[in-house]
Amino acid sequence: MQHNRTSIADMAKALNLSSSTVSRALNDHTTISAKTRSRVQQLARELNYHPNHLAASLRTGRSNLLGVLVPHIEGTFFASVVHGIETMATKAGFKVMICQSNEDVEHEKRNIDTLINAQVEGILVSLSRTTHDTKHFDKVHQRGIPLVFFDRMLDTRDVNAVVLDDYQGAYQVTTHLIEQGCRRIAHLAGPEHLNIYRNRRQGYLAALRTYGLAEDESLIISSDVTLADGAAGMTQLLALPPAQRPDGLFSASDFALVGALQTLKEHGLRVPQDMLLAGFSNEIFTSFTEPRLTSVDQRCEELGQETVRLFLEILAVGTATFQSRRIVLPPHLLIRESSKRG
Amino acid sequence: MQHNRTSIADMAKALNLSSSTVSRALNDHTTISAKTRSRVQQLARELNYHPNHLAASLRTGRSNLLGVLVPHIEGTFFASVVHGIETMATKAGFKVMICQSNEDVEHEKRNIDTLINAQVEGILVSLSRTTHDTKHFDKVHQRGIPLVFFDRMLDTRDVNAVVLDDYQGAYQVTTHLIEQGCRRIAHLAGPEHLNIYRNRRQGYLAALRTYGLAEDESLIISSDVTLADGAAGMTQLLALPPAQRPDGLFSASDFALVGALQTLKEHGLRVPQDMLLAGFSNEIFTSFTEPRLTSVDQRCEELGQETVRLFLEILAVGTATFQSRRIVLPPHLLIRESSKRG
DNA sequence: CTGAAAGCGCTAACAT
DNA sequence: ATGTTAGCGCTTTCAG
Repeated sequence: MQHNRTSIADMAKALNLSSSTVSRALNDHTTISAKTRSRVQQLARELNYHPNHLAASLRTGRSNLLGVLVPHIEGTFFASVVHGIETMATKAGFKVMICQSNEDVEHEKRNIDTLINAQVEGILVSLSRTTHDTKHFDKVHQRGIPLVFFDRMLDTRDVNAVVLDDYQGAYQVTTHLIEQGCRRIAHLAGPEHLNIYRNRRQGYLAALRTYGLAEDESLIISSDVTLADGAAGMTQLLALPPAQRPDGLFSASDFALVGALQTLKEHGLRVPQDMLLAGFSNEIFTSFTEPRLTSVDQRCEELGQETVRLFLEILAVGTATFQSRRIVLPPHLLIRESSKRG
Repeated sequence: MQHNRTSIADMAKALNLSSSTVSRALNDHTTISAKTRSRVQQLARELNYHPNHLAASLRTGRSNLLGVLVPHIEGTFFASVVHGIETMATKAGFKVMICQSNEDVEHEKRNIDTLINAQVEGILVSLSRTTHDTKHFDKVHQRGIPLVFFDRMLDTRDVNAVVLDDYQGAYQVTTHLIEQGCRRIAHLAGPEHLNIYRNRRQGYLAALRTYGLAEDESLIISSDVTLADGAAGMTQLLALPPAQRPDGLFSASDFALVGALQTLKEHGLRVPQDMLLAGFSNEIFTSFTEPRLTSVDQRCEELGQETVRLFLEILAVGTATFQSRRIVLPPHLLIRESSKRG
């Protein structure tokens, strides 16, 4: 079978016109007569013409490509953010190239190169868990490519970012537990070097201070906050002398919280009667467990949309003159049975 | 700031070489002296040179781009499949462009155009729920672009596809319920026009026949198998006269199954004592509910990897001569508490 | 081993 | 309103 890949030149020849005229007709230029335009567009349809964006991009210097770099797209959070990004980007005429770092800095570095080589007009990134510095993003700056971080970032000056107010979220949820009567609230904390986990921990500590509750190191357990980590954390907490046991738990991740819940049940303890629980992220399954789990919603779609919006602003202004900006979205506390006393 | 975007021509000038030599040196051609090669690569590093893939693609006719079109990437299934695709594609030197149809044919059509225009070298598709015919894929064929369907497809002749053996999965799970003592097994079925749901239904019916159980239309409820649909379906089942009520339920979706479970509990019924439950997809939350839910694992990652592998085969052979193939992966039944009698 | 020259498909000055 | 020409950055004959 002869593969039918019509070019502008082909159509120009067929219609006895010049390439420029055909190009203009296809792009609805005003300076083209209605008759020529319709003739061209008619033929394009007949021949099933598809423009070669590669060629157009090379010529115009505009690829209409937007690079997105996430740790992974499994799980609710990033999948939803990416969905928000995709929606907004498409609306603005951009195609999205998605790369996953698999939580590995080396992967992340390679992905950055891939995106640069693909001539993306902007890069939206959420850092991998193993990223401790961001030197590999310098070349993005050097090339004048708009760079926007979302959710996971390092606290460098002068970066564009869209983040959830993790501090506020943690503060609210901890306050809620205190108001429900908890006096010894444990915390399953995530890796310190990531802003989101550090902020959640700070918010938790701040709420304790506000209510005059003592901070207790034995109640703060750091891990990668997976389901297994949550289970292990709870085991550790239950091993404390009875007087030191927590009466409430705030987990920096819903996954870890489920692990903790399962361990509690295995020990014959009940929620919320024996311990109040609250998590973070509002994963879909927080409504599927028993009891349903209180959590903090991260407004994933909005986060994605705001990230694209910020990118578009930078693109319009130009990286050289754009004043770096950080957008902080307020979180939504969702109270469910796991944290309601009585 | 002057943006530093070095080209091959720039480097050629700097080193007093021709563009061709520089190009060859960068691509490790054998016909280049070791000295020149290292000089070039050295300079490239210093100047932070990044090749323009758009230009290379235009010249070579090879974009190294692979298009992926899924209904959405939220939820475990597609996110995992895409992850599998990404891993395998990257290994083969392809970048992945992901588009979401949002379960809308019109969107799907537009996405196909976008991918063709982007000059992708292949398209991997899982159909939207609202796709009833595949005429819009004809142009993909016409242009000789390898096309592979995965999971959701229509039963047309002569298509390349990688699917899970939904029939077998449904047959196994239904058989399991029967062996656990169920005699009246209900089925929450999905939209008939999609192969996966039709096959699950057929597998269910086949198992009933094998064991001489009568098919009962009142026990088969069709819907879009969302959580809400599952709840509604269970409400409908519980409204049946006691003698006609099911003692087991096989849902074509885990989400619908959770809806059904919640409704059962609201009615004061227990699982597995009052009804056995089993679902499909092995969503992460099937291990988080109480009881944990029996489900059929779809081997998402493998599915993604196989899809890419098939694409690579077609690419190697050429679409013109490639004999269409369908790859069917056997499913894994995961038995959990929700379907264990006693 | 290296260079000269052409061209992938498109668009945008600059003509007319 | 249309045509002419040049060139985006790269690769690849073909010729030395």
